[in-house]
Amino acid sequence: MQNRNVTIHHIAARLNLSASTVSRALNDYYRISKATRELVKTTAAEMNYKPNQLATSLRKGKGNMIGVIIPRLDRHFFSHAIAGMETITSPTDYNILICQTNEDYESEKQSIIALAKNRVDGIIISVSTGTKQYDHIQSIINEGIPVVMFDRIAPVLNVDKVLNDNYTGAYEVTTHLIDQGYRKIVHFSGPQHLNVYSERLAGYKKAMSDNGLDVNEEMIFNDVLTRAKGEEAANTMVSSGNLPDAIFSASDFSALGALLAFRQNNIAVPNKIGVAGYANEPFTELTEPGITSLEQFGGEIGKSAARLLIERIENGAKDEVMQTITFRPRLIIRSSTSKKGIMEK
Amino acid sequence: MQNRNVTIHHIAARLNLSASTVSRALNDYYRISKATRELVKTTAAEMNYKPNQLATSLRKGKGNMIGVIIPRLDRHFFSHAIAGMETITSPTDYNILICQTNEDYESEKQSIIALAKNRVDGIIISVSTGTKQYDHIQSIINEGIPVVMFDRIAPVLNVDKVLNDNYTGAYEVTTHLIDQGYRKIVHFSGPQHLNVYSERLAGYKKAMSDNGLDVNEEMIFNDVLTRAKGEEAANTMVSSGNLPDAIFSASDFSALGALLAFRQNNIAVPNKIGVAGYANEPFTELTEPGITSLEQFGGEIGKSAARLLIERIENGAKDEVMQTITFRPRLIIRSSTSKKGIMEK
DNA sequence: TTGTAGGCGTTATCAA
DNA sequence: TTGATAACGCCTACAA
Repeated sequence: MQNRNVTIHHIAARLNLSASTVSRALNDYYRISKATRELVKTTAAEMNYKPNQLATSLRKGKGNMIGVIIPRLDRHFFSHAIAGMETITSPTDYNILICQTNEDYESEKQSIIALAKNRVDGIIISVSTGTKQYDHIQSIINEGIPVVMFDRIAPVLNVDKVLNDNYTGAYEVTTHLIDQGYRKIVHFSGPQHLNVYSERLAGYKKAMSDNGLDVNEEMIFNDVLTRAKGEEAANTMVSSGNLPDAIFSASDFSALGALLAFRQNNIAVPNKIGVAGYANEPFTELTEPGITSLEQFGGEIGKSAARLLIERIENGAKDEVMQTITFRPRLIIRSSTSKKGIMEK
Repeated sequence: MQNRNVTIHHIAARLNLSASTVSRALNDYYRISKATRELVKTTAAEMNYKPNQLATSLRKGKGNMIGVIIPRLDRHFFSHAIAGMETITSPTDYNILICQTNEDYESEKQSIIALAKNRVDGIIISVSTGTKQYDHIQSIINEGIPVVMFDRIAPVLNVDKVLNDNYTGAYEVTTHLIDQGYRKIVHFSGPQHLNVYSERLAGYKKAMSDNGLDVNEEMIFNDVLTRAKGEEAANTMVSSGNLPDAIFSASDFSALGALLAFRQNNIAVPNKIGVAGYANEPFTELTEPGITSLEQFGGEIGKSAARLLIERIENGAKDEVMQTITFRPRLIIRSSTSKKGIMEK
């Protein structure tokens, strides 16, 4: 254990220079003799000097830190979004501070406070299921901290946004189901205060009505997003003897649950019933049959969010006009809906 | 946009107090009048004061920040490890700064430097595949920053460690394969400089020799960890006509690749050939047949790592004796190895 | 080209 | 119980 704290003063003392000269040399300040600069730099390296980012940030009023708040790390979409953000930030001086809320509002609120205390330069957020009000987010916006929302957003907030086109995705998959000959198609949905679920529901309804198919309330299952809930819902259908032609689930997990339940009850997918999910979780490709789903390009969305935020941080809110970037998901057709025998290759 | 920067001085001015009194009131310093304390606190809340963590950290020489460096976020084991760490830190004042290396040594080095600059109080790390030397880690240890390694560790470093018992896990699954009647069992392995792969290889070899079975070099496949590599290896076996009885892969992904390749070639798993993986990725349960694997309890390992680190941060390195905590993985037997018909329930 | 001085927001020490 | 002062490490006018 040698030197937890080498400062510019130590370097200055060693070289009989002032701390400011050292600082300038290290930061390639424009008027400094080449000799001094090199001397300082090699000495700093020798002494294993590491600038104290805390002090720099305090002094500059800017920490080169971006806070990211997401519901869960272990989701295909979110983990790829983070990877995307990192590809943007890693060539820069920005670091990313990740907070996971586990879908809990209180945790989300605490994360925001923690990020604010740490004086992050900006925040990228996708809200949790438990979040039904946005005061905590509005509050940091009011403090002048740039915010970019992605995927699960709050329409009322005036911030930059990066979205998935859930409406179109849902419309496409529903249309696909209809094309395959399914008529009575039910929908597994989630909390309607989250845009992603209300938009998917709307896209589903529109596709149905555009094709002259009725949708009644009994065809819409709320809060069926997990594997367990999907299984439960499917089992209920089976035991009631009232099977629909197909299920379009807003979640791959509940689609999986339903698929497994049908398999256990010897109900053939896709021939007897079709099953489609959303988000293209890795497992959708591996089940038997594979589950039709929508790929959301998390990586691209993460990149866009990071770019927007950095732009906003560096150019200030000069430009009060906020942007919304929307990505169109891609329908991935697999066997679980291929009644006509159009199989995935 | 109101007040990006309310400081204790603003509060002090408003109340005709000194900044130190405000500071003491906010921090529940023991000798302060109840009246002032309450007054200060309500005023601070009114003014939407948020302590500047940067300043506090600089002053205290401690940032309440823990750095976590992992190869990838999108792995079952690592995402659960992080969730485990968060359950430990979230009731405390510690925040977690996550860095993903994407298995790249340079990125790992940069992450460590960034964390050091940000004066994290300690670092939890699992090294990347690309890491073959540990100077960068030794260097921060030398600076007195507590380090805890987990899963993929460097045996030479004198730090606290939290491990998976890869040797026993590999021994158990190999023994299981032998019990099922498989004799010629090959092994898909990874870079031997990573403890996890060399230990799994060792456990495999020991189980084989304990059962009087030979292992020659041709039975050990190096660098077969991805789905693509697994498929490739399996296809080579098929086309050469030289099939083993079973494959024990150190990675679920290459096990998956092999499984799919066999399926495509109409080679029956588990009857013609058995397949087992490692890490119990979610998909192992969902393939047809399900893939036998080893669950590693990432959550518990993350918790232990976080506990050890916080302990070390707060009690200093007073106690120079380092701990190693080892978790025994659990063998999850699924259909891909159940030749005898002992199916998963 | 380099040095001096002051301050970023906080807390700890000393004095009142 | 409270206030004045200095310092954490760095950067940046201003001065030399």
